[in-house]
Amino acid sequence: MGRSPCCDKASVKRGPWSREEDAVLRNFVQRFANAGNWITLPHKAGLNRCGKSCRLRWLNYLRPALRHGGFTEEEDDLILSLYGEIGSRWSVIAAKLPGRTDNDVKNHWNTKLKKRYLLTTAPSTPPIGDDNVPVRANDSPPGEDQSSLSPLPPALVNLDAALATLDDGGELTQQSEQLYAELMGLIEPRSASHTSTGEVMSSGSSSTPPPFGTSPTASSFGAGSSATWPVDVHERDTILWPESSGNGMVEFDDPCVARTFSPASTPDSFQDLLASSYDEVMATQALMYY
DNA sequence: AATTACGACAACCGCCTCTCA
DNA sequence: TTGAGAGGCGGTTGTCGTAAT
Repeated sequence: MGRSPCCDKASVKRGPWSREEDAVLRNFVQRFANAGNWITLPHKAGLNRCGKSCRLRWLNYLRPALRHGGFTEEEDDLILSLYGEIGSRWSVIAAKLPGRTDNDVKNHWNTKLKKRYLLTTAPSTPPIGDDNVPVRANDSPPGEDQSSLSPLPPALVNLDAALATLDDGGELTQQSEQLYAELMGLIEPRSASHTSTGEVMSSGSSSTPPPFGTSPTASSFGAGSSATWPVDVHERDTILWPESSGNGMVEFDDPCVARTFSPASTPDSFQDLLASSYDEVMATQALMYY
């Protein structure tokens, strides 16, 4: 009895992610935004990881526009205030903090704010627990403001991935390349419109397979019940999925991402893709440092 | 220099909810 | 209506770096 595990824990790798795995996951998610779900992703990407682990890694670490550490006083105050109101609804609290994940907020709370909270809060006023306030993640306002996400140039987001993959020549990358080639023959052009916020406006039938994961979590994007996500596109990445053209063309105004998705510039191999991305990353970086 | 304690955070676990056939 | 599959979420554990002894 009981539910079946999402993966065979004995045969999948666990523990810290390597740069190579990060690179494979990041490029796969960014490339095959709507090609399946998290459970099948590891197989398709050539990653020997649990699908849930892939999802968590992407959401908490690899997603663009994330900020790690360095919580400001304002953020601390907001967390303390919200905790007093709704308790440990980390996803809801994180939704109020642009670029923060629920895991980040939770860790920050456990290591720093918890003590501060206990010192400043009288014992007679315990935090409102889960049973007291029926607040759910989906209760956050739909279409919550995402414009305040601190934008990180996609080129820079891809930098370490490109660097990590370019000099590895590892087996994992080769495997991923092979699977990528297989996948290219498996994916049909989608008919869907993506908004600039990454939301997908499906125009297909309801039988369209769900994309990787659902919304990136209510946590940092307040996507609510938006059933689609996967590529975390912040507003500077204009994504177009023209339904009329029918050629599957995807356009971005970021050169690096555009290269990644545009069939017109389909590289000969996964390595070529990363190499070309790397060139543009370096060029972008050079401009930024001037 | 070696050992211990502690903080920070990444990752895992397992239950719950949602979706869809 | 129901059950299986998949994602969401909060709690917990593991790991690593660093300060203290």
